[in-house]
Amino acid sequence: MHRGTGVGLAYDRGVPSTSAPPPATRGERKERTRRAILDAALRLCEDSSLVALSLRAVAKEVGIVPTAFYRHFTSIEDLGLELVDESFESLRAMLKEVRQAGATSLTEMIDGSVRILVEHVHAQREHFMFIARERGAGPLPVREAIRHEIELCERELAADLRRIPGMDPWSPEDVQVLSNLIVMAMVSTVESVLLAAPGSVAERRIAERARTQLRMVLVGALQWESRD
Amino acid sequence: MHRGTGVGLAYDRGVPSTSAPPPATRGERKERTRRAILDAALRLCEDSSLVALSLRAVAKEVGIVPTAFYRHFTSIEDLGLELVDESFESLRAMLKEVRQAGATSLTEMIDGSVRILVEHVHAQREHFMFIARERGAGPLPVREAIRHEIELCERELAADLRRIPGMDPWSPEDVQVLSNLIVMAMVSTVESVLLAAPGSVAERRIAERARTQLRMVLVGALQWESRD
DNA sequence: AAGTTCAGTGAACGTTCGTACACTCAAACT
DNA sequence: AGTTTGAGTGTACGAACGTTCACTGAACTT
Repeated sequence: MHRGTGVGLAYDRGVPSTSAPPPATRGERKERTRRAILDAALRLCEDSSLVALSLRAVAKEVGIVPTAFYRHFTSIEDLGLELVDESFESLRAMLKEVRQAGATSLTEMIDGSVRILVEHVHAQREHFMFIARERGAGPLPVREAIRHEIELCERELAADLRRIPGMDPWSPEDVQVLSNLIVMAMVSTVESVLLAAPGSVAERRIAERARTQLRMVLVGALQWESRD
Repeated sequence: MHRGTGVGLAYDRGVPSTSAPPPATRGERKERTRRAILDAALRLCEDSSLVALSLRAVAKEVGIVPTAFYRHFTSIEDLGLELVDESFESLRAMLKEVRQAGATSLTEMIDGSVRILVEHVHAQREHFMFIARERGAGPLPVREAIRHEIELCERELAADLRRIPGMDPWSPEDVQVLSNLIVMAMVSTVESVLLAAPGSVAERRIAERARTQLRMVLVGALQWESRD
């Protein structure tokens, strides 16, 4: 029984047109299926890992035949690299938001950053989960892509840190080291938040812990350097 | 062609007895195979992950038939939990060594700790690699076991921190938060060291970075608290 | 010496996997 | 109107998977 268009066909059944517009152009249909594949992979990665994810399982989740997968990606690894790009695109949006928050004090900046971070982990839970998973266990090219992106974040943060009053006397190397520390602390905070139930007390304690740690590092380190 | 004892038989071939003593008792033979399985799994995990590791691949690596695996472990996950125990046993030995180093100053303590850490990552490379991998991507029980062990390390470190002169006025909660920060920084340091070539400049820079970070956190945080 | 135990064997099972191939048929193009 | 294109289909294949089962034979127990 030939049904024609996989994902797309879902829109051809049931109520005629009120629930969702039937995709018109061929490009639209393709993009829709591509998205469905990416979403399905992201969903299936919640409790597995790319390296244990089968092309067939993704296809089944999407509702297409396995071979149709190849129309969009050459392999699971290829799909993974796309998900990395996508995840960090959303993460960059978050960092931009953090920067635009325009805090007047260090405490304000820290509180705002942590708040935005936790919010984004909820909003983009699947993306963060994917990155946290594949960062250490994904296919080598995926791991490298993630490491590269995090390194970029580290450098961007370092540039931001240099603009903080009181950081002027720091050497670029030390700022970079500080940035690395902060990024790693935030990575581990994200991992903790992902484990906690959204809105739970556990989560609030994790956020509070992150704020305290940032204060320890920033306020503390600022004084430490000025002591020398 | 029946060969009898898998791994054990390897010792029955070649030069009679000079290279390795043929295992005598049945318990010895079993233990030897068990070790071989654990080692093989550890080796195969260097570039995969437990969730993508097949019982058959392990058996082949060991040189036994797949079904013989069940004489030692009920599943790959079971094997994984054993590896977690084993890994943290060696890590605990390291922490003990760090504590016994008996440093007189904070700088001395930091330098000694980082040195011992890097040494142990080399000596137990496969174990650390395994933990770093499975920490985020292993089967759920394995992830939980690792998380629990790291939490224990965190608490032990917190107890040690409280003994540092100058930490007396700190609340137990803040010490715990500080400990979490340090442990997470060390976890990420280990991950970096695992990526660097042993003895390379990159590795020395990572060690130097870890020292600087510990100094920032410890010296800095000590002053921060006393300021309030 | 006879009997028991059990780590390791080997064949066989039902699944699932990635991938090759020939196909269809509506949208897009000429 | 006729042709081309290409996303999705259906079948088929060999390989690898976890697990079952009855087995063997050296190490042990009695």
